[in-house]
Amino acid sequence: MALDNLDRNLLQLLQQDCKQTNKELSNKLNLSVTAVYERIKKLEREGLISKYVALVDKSHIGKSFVAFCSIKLIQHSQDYVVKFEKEVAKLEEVLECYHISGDYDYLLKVIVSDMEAFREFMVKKLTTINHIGSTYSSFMINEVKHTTAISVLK
Amino acid sequence: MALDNLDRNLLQLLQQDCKQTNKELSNKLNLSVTAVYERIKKLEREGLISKYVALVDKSHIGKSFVAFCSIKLIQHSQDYVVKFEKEVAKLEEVLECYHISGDYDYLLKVIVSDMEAFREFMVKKLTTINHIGSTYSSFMINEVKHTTAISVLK
DNA sequence: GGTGAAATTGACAAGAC
DNA sequence: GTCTTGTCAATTTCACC
Repeated sequence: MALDNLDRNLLQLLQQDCKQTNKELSNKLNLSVTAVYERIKKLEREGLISKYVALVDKSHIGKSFVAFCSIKLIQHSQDYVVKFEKEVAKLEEVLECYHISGDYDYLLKVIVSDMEAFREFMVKKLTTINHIGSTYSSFMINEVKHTTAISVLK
Repeated sequence: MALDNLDRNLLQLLQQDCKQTNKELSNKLNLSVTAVYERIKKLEREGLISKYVALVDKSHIGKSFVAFCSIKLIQHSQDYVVKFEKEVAKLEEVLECYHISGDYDYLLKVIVSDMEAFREFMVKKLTTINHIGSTYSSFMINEVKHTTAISVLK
């Protein structure tokens, strides 16, 4: 699907704030309300916009302890990999999980309330998943940047 | 701020889809439309809901190459750290940047179109920031899980 | 805290350019 | 592909429990 500059600008605006009215958007883009409406519907239909979500402030709900867990599997047979990925995806503490290249097989972003909760998570949840070889965890000291907005500008 | 179960459920719902109408939410929560409205406004005022955003599908805009860059600084004086963080935060390819414990000082999540674009990013942008000691990059092979929704349930 | 009805405003559809 | 008009459904306010 080909995006023109209006589509790109529209996507940037919606990634910053999706609760803006079409009228506000139409002013910013110098377009009519209907044109904005049609373009948004098109972007949704084509799957460019996957969903609209509310972002919750971690610190306000006492979940400001963030850990990054690097994980090596013992073996890499199809079975092991599929099983591991399925189990990990189920854990609510795991917000992100990536299969990656390099020294470790997986990188996880884990959010809990504090170190004690992290210990619980490791002992009772993560390491009870079979096939895990070794892990390496590092903890967030400070969040320098965190955005969900991907630049779509040319 | 104290959250009751209705607030928690509301937050869960809004983190999944913030474009639901208050009527839909009121049905799911067995509450009146106005009550839902007032609770949402309260959550926004208190800063629990930090923003509403549209999520864009990486693959649809040709930005499916994800890299994780671990970075060590040469020195850790206040000046160096502040300068580095400021420069990194400016880079549009960097969606996330965390100051972390462990072998490296920072962990970056970088999104570009392909390996060539990543090379460009490293050579022309990242490594031109002063005070960087060593870096270690690993690449995403597969995204197993990626959610923005933090569990707020008790 | 909560509701339900009234006022306001935005979303959406139809037709013309 | 965009604009104008008209309708309907949403948000928001208010009076009251």
